Amino acid sequence: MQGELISVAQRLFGEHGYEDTTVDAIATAAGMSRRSFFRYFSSKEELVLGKYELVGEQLQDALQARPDDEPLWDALQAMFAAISGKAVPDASAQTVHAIERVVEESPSLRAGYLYRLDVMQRLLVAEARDRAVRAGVPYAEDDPTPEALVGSAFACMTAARTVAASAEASWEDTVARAMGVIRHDPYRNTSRR
Amino acid sequence: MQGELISVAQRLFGEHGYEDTTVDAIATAAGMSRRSFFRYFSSKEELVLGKYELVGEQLQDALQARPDDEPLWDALQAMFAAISGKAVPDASAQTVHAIERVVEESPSLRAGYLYRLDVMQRLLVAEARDRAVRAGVPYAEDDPTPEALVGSAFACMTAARTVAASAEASWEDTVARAMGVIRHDPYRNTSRR
DNA sequence: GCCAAAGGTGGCACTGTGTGTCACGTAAGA
DNA sequence: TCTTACGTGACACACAGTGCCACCTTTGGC
Repeated sequence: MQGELISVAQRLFGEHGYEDTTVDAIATAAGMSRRSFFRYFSSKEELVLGKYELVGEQLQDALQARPDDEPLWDALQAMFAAISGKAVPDASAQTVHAIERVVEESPSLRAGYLYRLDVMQRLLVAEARDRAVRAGVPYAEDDPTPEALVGSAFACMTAARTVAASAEASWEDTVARAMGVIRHDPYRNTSRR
Repeated sequence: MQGELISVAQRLFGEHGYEDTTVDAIATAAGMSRRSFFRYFSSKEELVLGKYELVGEQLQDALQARPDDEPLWDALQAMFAAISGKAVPDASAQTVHAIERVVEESPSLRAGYLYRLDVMQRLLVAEARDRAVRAGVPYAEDDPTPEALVGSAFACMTAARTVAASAEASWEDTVARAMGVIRHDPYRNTSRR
């Protein structure tokens, strides 16, 4: 039923855009009442972005799977590589692309997407701190390192996703390239090394 | 009048929280109608986050003020250092702190804040690309470098702001420390170098 | 001093999202 | 067969945001 609603909604979003498609229109098109729609999704945004909720846990699992003594940056790169094209767990590449187009189109959806990324990052920062402790580093509350590295890794991943759209390289290579920018040459001016 | 509304609103937000404070309550407390409120602010969110709009332009100016041949990472660090505690242009440190607490409390505000940060970053990515061109680098659309570096710089700045709350060090030093994590040791596991 | 144009304001009606509540029907289980 | 539980539709409601109009005050020309 949820999948039915999603596919109906995606079609309507494609025709009229996200903002101009009312919940009423989606529910009616799917043959149910507005009230029932909200029993399947807590909000219109949730219908589009709900699948991203799972990604956070997957990333956390992927990071936990890396050895504690592996450098954090390497572990984060492996983590991103592990969930192929990242986005949504099941969903086809086409579906993912459709979702991305809708998100790109609407500021409020974009905001919700960024919020979910932010939640993931907080999860992973906590995990990164735990790793450090397990590796024997004394806990320092005012150390910006975990947050800086996790946040930077996400920034590189996002940059990788931007260029991955029109790239023929594999996701692993694309991520490695983006994260390599930081890895090899943080000083770099795009002109000279 | 806008300032009046903001201070009234901040008081109410402190008492009942952002979500549970209706526009009606703010307007009434400020002695005007709901309709008039929306003539001063296009939305309730805008009342809280509106001041951030200016920051993007300030950052762009600050980056443009740096020489084209300066390494991008250095230029970004100088840019962040230039706008002291970052946040809002005028506003006192107390006001900024009050705003941050409210934003932290509400997911929808947090989402709006992240969206505004994202818009700033896009502005700066474009500026970084221009710098590169001015410095004589051939334009490569699929180069993730500008987005990766700008995004990482923002991640470090955010990490700096997190620890800056309880730090006695200057903002410049705190930013330098957070950005130095990337600068010196992207490989770093928080345990060993 | 008088009148007209302009701008700020309140009131009202309306759309759309999201929630609480209740009543109905149907299917599963005793 | 009775009943319990669940999915559903149908309200009513709160709140954000918009469009429209009528009013009033201020400003400026005559």
